[in-house]
Amino acid sequence: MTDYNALAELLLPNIDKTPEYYENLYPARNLPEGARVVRVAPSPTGYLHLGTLFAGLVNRITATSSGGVFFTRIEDTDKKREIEGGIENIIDGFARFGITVDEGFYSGRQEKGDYGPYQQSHRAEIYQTYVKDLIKKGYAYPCFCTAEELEAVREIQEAQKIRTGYHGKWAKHRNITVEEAKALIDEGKPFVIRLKSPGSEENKVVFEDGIKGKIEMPENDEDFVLLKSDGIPTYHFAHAIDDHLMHTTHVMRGDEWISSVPKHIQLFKLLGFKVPKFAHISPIMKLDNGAKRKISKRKDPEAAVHFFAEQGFPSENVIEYLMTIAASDFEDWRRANPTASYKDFKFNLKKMSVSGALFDEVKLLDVSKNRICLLSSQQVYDYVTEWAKEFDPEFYEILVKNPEYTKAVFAIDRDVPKPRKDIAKWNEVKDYFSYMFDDLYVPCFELPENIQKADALAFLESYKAVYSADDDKQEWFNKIKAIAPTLGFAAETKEYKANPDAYKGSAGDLSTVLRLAITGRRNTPDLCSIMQVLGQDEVINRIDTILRG
RNA sequence: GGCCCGUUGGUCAAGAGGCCUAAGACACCGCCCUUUCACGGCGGUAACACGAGUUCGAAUCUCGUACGGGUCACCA
Repeated sequence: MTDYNALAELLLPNIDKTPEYYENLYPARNLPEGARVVRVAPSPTGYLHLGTLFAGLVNRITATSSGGVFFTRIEDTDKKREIEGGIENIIDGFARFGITVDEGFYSGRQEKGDYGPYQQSHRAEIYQTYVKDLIKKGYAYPCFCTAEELEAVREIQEAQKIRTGYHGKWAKHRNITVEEAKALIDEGKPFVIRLKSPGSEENKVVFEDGIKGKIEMPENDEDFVLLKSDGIPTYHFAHAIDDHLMHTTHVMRGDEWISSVPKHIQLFKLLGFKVPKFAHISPIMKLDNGAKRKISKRKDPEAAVHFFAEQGFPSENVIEYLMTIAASDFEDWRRANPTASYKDFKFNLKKMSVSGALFDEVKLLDVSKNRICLLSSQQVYDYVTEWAKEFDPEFYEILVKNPEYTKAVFAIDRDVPKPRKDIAKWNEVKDYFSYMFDDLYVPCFELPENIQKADALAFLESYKAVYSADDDKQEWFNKIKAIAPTLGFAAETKEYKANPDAYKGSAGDLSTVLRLAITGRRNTPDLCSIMQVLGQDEVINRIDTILRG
């Protein structure tokens, strides 16, 4: 009969606290009925990933909707994969997207809250305390197998076509004695601590997933690793301890975790913890050569959230798009509440898609357009200059040269009851308004086929003589209409349509000529406004340039 | 391969046995409005993966097949 207490002392001699100590240190939260305590637990292995942002958003909105708590926890138990600045990348990324944090890391490396530390590498002693307790109870034991030994076992299992893994009779050190363990330790052999799983493949474990519904799986019988040889826990163990001590009520994470739920449930029960509710979020997918696959950090630029910043998507518009994926009833709500903050939306997990949604940039563009058209010219000015300062310094200089002028440009078709929906992201602005800035304007006078160059030039000549920058819209167009008949064009579109053979075209065609002369484009916002902003001199100047050929 | 999960138009999706002759949004096309460019309005193309079963009745329940996804580490 193994002396488990002796084994525990042998393995973790420096641990003198007990689970009770921590239970008392982190008492239950005082929250109203129905409040959900949720978290996002990223590992600092790279930049902020779209999937992580998505998970963060879903958790944040769940906490907000229920009057609960949202916290961040850094899962840095794998030192090999950790990168410099990894924590800041993710935490500051959340902040940039307006995902506020109630507890845990909230900016750079700053953390707050009563249930910390919120970084797993700083919680080693806590995990070890619980592991020691498990060993004493005979639920955990040391394993001295090397990677090579484990690999050899796996090969045998594969050759025999049986389930691979460290379980049942394959669990070599399951019944190791204190003496055997001591001898191996004295030899300097490294070891891990494994769970002595009481489970059986024959039994079923059933749980209700908040998103996917009822799921039934075989019980875990794998003696998986709790503590790695460096004394740091694996994800599974840290998850159980932390979410218990931090009193998480709902574990909402990527659905790649579904298959390990039996392990987690087993751990919670063995440790005497209340099992939290689980909700597994489907990944955002991407179409690759006709095949759907999870969006990948390595292959897809849009997987890195930085991609959106570079393109000039306002971060809240990316969130807006993510909300449409997260909740199937969000768009309806948005139509009814066009100016409300998405945070006021009542989020319901049941409305989340069970299968993974394809990332749709075209839809993102549309969502973003619909939000940007609601902004004032001042807001657009602030956004665009902020973006350009970082990503297009040359354009930035042009924009700030004369702020009032630039704002007047953005006000065209914007500060009106029915604003134009044209800009979806800030990197489109430069090209879209290039003709409004001397430094960017390139004259171009390619007429449509139905207009003769001689007529166009004759029109410009006449128009130049009567044009005034003070004209209001009606006056402005009346002048075009007045010239039309003198050149054989119809003043009214209807007249032309009724009798197309009698005219060369309509006043509308002449507007196109003018637009071309002034902007070099066939498509622009309201021409009259453009000419007013440009000013009399510049307009005459541009017409002259065309007339001179 | 084992174990899970999924499959409604090109995309996101509504849908919980009769209300489905299957909603809405994006994209696309057409028409209307219009001084241009847009906005907007109206309309259109387009889907229940397949096969059995249960039922008076199935997109909805069951089983099977196919396809897609996830997972099987001292990574999270």
